[in-house]
Amino acid sequence: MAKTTLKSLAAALNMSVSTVSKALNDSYEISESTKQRVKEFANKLDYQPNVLAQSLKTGKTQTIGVILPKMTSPFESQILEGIQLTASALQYKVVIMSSMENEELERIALQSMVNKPIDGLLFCPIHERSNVDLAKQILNRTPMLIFDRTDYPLETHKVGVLNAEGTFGACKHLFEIRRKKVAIFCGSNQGITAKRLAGYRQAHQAFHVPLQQDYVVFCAINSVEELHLQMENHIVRLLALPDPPEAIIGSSDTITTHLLGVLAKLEIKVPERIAVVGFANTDLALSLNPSLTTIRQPAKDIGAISVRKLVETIHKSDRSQIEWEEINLPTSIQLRRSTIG
Amino acid sequence: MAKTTLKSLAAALNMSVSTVSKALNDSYEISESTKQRVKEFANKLDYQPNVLAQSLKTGKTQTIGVILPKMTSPFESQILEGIQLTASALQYKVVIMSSMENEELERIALQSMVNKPIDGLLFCPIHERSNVDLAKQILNRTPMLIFDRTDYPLETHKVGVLNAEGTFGACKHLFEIRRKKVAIFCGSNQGITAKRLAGYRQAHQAFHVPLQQDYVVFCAINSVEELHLQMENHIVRLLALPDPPEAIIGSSDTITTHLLGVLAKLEIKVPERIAVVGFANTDLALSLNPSLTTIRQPAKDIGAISVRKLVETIHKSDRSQIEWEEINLPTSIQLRRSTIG
DNA sequence: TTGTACGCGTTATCAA
DNA sequence: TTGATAACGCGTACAA
Repeated sequence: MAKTTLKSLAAALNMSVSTVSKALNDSYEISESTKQRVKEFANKLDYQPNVLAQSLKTGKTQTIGVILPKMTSPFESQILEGIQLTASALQYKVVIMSSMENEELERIALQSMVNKPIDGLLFCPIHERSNVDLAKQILNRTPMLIFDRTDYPLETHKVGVLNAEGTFGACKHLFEIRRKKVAIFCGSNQGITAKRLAGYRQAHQAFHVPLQQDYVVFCAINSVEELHLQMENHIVRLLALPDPPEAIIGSSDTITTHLLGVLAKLEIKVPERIAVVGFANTDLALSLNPSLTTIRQPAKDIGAISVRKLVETIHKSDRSQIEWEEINLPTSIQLRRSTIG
Repeated sequence: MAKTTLKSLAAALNMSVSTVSKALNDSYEISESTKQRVKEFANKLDYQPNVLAQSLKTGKTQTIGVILPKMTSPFESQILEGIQLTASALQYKVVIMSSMENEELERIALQSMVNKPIDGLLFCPIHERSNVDLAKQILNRTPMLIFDRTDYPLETHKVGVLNAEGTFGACKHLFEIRRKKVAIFCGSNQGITAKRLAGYRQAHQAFHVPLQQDYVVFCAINSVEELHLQMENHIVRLLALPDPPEAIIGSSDTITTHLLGVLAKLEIKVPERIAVVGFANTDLALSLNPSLTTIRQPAKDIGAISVRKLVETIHKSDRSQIEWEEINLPTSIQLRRSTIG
């Protein structure tokens, strides 16, 4: 059977195409009676408008693109879910692309989004200098919003979290339970890490706790094995210090969870010898042994708000007049046994 | 500035639209010299064909839809990543919708996919009877493939895992390390659970280990709190049996991880008192304390193969002649300290 | 080798 | 209140 189109409907109803179109779109120019007749008939034939043709005509696709570094970590996938649910609610489809933390793949993803039928783009860059020129070009053609890694030189809306505040809170908590010697394990050297580190420093200043440079540790996350090895070396080194730390903050999901694994392997008692608190967005934190004190990021909200802001921008006719906002959401801290025994 | 289109190019080059179109598409009818000229000019003006118009014309959108129950679990998000990467490699875009394990949302997602510009659909139903009629309708219009939850009455390609084999292997391992009394904790009562349970039974038969009905436990996963409570009760009950189990198999990601949490809370030594092995697709298994013996599903492969099979189907002109395959991938088992100390 | 003309399925303008 | 017609941007059979 041939597909029912406006044309076939019109033919069958002995009306013109435009009449049918208007009737289905509830135009004020059409009489109630014909509207009724057309709609019923269309329904019976299960008429589905061709979205492609509609978009071609109207210039709107009701689709937003999403580019993010990966989607297998809890944090990222929660963001994605937030994006998806909110977009659905607003009648938008979501096209995703993953850059896999790879600059070249990110370039391809961006390129492929340019000439794709999307009304707007949500972009989480892999770092603050990756593909900036290309992104700027795209911004000229399409509304765009930066999320999570907001340290990106693009004049547009941005949605992320209060990173410094997160580590500040973690330090505060540790200081309060009398753990003044706090190390911090950082991952790849991004803007986010810098901010979390800043929070760590601010807390030390605010609570008059001396800062020890030795306690700030960077690990490269190339492979799980290498990460474990690096961490192991660092921990051994730290514990051999004359003044070993009594607590460690993990500055990212990945760092934190692997940190616990390494500590377990070295049979270092948590929290007796070392308390641990870290950024982590997984329910699994509760099931860890010991259960993990976490700094949780409002991932779903990041996704939801990003979509809303983007759609808002899409609907604004005159984009040159928009005042770009940077929205930073608060983190929250869950106290569990890895710090409070 | 106006967008460059075929028309604007043609005007600027003093050629007809069709010539330009053919030149850009490397038609044999066009001379090398003009091709060159056109392409260079198009490049200079950064011409991007309007995908919408192309699709409208050709009937192909280079887009596949994906509907899955949720995307925040490691297993699902790994599948999604596999889908996305393979689709990208094959020049397909990916539109996602999440049904959130909710039949009504699934219906909406399916509905919205019908009249959307997609060339094919990857579908993971929430259970074996949800929205079957609607799915059948869609299958009539669009190539479709069922993944993961393949127990779904639709005649089409299906891609999943050898579920029975997974639990069979787990039992075998436990039996080999002399743990003959093995309980199994199951989640919601789906086809997959049934198969995993079947593998459990088969293993008992194959290795002549008597089956104890008491050892088969079902938990409802409504909320984390409730799940924990249920599990706690079951574990207490099991340990009070005259013949308490020496090992527990977790039949899903969620079940397994929470199981460990509850055991930790009850201060039951793993693996000394109870060995634990479970389905789990997270690297975190390594960081758990004790590190967790897991049955791992090839999530990325499921995604990749699903896409390939679907695209294959899309390219076949005569879909009535296709022999539908059910592809079931093997699981693998990672031995760690939760069983082997 | 190039150009003309039409159609894909809509919406929108304007005339009837 | 309805209908003819043009356009959106592209591909393609056919004519030149």
